[in-house]
Amino acid sequence: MISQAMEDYLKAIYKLQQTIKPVPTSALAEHMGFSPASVTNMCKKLAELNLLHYEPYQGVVFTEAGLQVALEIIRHHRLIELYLSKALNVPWDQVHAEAEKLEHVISEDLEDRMAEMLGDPQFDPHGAPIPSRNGTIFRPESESLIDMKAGNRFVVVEVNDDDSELLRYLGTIGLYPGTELLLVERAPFDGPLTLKVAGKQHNLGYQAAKSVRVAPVETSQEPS
Amino acid sequence: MISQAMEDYLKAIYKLQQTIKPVPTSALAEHMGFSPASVTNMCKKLAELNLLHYEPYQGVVFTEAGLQVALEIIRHHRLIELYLSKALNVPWDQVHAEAEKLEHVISEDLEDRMAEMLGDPQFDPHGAPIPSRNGTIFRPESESLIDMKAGNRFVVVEVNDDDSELLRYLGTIGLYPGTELLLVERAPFDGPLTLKVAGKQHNLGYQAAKSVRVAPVETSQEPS
DNA sequence: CCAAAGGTTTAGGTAAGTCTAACCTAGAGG
DNA sequence: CCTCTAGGTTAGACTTACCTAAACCTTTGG
Repeated sequence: MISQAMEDYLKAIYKLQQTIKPVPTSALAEHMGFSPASVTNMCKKLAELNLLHYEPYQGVVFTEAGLQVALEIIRHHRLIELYLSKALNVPWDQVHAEAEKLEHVISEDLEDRMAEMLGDPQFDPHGAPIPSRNGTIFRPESESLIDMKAGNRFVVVEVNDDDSELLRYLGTIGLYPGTELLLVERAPFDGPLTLKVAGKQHNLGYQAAKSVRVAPVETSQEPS
Repeated sequence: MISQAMEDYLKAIYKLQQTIKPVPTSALAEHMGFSPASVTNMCKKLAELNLLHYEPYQGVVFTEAGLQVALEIIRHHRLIELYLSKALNVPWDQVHAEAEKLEHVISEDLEDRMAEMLGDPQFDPHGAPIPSRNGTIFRPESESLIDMKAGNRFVVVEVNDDDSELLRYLGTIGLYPGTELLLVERAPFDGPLTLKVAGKQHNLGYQAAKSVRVAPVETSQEPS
């Protein structure tokens, strides 16, 4: 009933609707690399199945059912990523590609077993939150490193999982979720950022910095 | 290049060619539940790809390349079965269905990691041999329980993995690969067989007995 | 109120895998 | 050795699932 292509659309819609609601079909088309016509087509199908509310010229919004399906797939994806990383030592820059394929064929039973084995984890290896079995998800506050001011300390909360080259680089400088960093300085305009991680300085390109989400570190821990 | 459907054909051909060579297209059609026309069609495609030698009206035989592909898929399938069984405690009557889906999407890298984690195992949970990475396979001598005479002792070598109801029953009576049994008696014609397993007697239907492959137990261990 | 940006419709294409129905072939029995 | 039939093949068409290009329609903002 729900094809793999449909699942990919729902995942993309989930991602986009965190920024824009309703999601314009053009944004979807761009994100997925399909023509706008294809996207309109598929959106109508998904609306038929009551997974989306589709208003011509306005874009799409999830129905409750659609949101649940999307979260289920995302749960698959992120649990698989974490499982591969922890149980089979797959490097964190490879788990995304593997999970892309596995998420569509894994059974709920298998997923439950993996979740149990991992102790019902909250986050995947890139810091993205794993939706719970009943479809709730909690995303911690974070901001893109690109918007931060030099001279402050941050913790890495989450990084983009789909650029494996970037992940490999971040790995070499030790920039994982939970890692602390100091934003030393920012070159003007779209220039690179200079970071200090574990005592060593590194440069991070402007584009790369967009993919790193951080939270400010509390330097003093006095409560109010 | 090689689609999932093709992989399924190659698997089926591998199974059948253990009994008949060359494999008649009609046998394949019956085994897979497709029309003879569809099978002829696909066999021609696979021959195009140099995976099969196809002689019209005679049937198909693997090329070396085709055999390697078939063994690779079978290795995927059986390693996955064993992995699910050992690492995630999936019951042995369910692993086949899961493996059917996963075998088509798993990467070589992941497979290697699973194999390593399992210590390069020789057999899957049903006793079927796992082809080695370089495509060699060793199947121990065994005969179907259906052909054995009453009054003798046997070890279970292998059982069919695709009948999950049967597997569940065999599980309840403790009949796994490696288990010893005594064939107490056989009802005439196509009647059930009476077995003694771990001191308890059980009946096994005629059809079920076909799926159980055994080897005779050496009662005396004096060498010649 | 109108233009252009954005979105939709229509019509059409491709690819993979399947089937039906008509036809051919091999080989066994008369 | 010929013929009949079971088995196998061919041709053609269908389905499903997805995609596109190009023409057309709508919305929105100046």
